Amino acid sequence: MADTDRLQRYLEDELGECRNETLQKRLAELDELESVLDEETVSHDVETLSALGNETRYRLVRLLVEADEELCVCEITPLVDVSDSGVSHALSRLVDAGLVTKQKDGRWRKYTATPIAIALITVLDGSR
Amino acid sequence: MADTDRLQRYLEDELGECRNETLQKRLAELDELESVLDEETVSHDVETLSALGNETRYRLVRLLVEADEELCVCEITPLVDVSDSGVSHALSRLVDAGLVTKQKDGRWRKYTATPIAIALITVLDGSR
DNA sequence: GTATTATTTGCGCATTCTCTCAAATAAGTG
DNA sequence: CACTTATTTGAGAGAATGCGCAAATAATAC
Repeated sequence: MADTDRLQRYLEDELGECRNETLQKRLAELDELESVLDEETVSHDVETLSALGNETRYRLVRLLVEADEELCVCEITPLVDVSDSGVSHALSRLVDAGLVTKQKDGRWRKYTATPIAIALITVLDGSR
Repeated sequence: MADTDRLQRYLEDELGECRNETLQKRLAELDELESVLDEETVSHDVETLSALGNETRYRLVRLLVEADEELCVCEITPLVDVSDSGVSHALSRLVDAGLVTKQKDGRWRKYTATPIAIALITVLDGSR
């Protein structure tokens, strides 16, 4: 209820009057905002964003987006400053997040950026 | 050079032949990919993405995007499951990342989602 | 079969992150 | 002025993350 008290004071301040009706209405509006967010969506999006929100993984995705074609692990590794193992860990996480896909070709493994990855990078580029 | 060896073997495998010219050309192409990425861009984007890539901060941004108007801290706090202090830390990080802006209004503080935040959330929504 | 090579996996450690508490700041009220 | 309230800040505990090493797996070659 402490939160409600503060909110009520805020509404009194903002709206100039203090009717309980107003408070209830605003509380309902705010609850409505909250209810749109289901747990599934949140965890999926956070997974996607946090996967991209790391320098190594971001660089890998950018390389794949710019390449505009699949790249072999052996082509990617020389371009970033982490070990083979580090690159593998990173790519694996990106696959889980749906930001890249993996193809097998004999003993080689190739990775490609997904549409979501492309869209996110595009938005970021567009905001500059 | 070990990386180059592996890459050379890959190109031999893929292209069926092993001319040094091909290797040099591919190395140049890959370097070109890498060179597009300047340090400034990388750190800026990673900052943005990692700020959003946390459940608390993601929820705050989503609330502001959905609200489609500024919200007072006192309206936001009841909607997420962290302390006032936690919300403040989170909002502050989001401001630094350029995902929300802050306005003062007497003793109240109000936050608004920025166009970048809206664009990123929109892309994520669109990918479902 | 063994040997070599490409990539992945498990583990551990060092670093970074997130959140809470308590104190500080800032604004408004009396 | 002191007092209350809204929000922020700093510090620290605990959790989560990133990455390298070494071993494992998988594919090819001999």
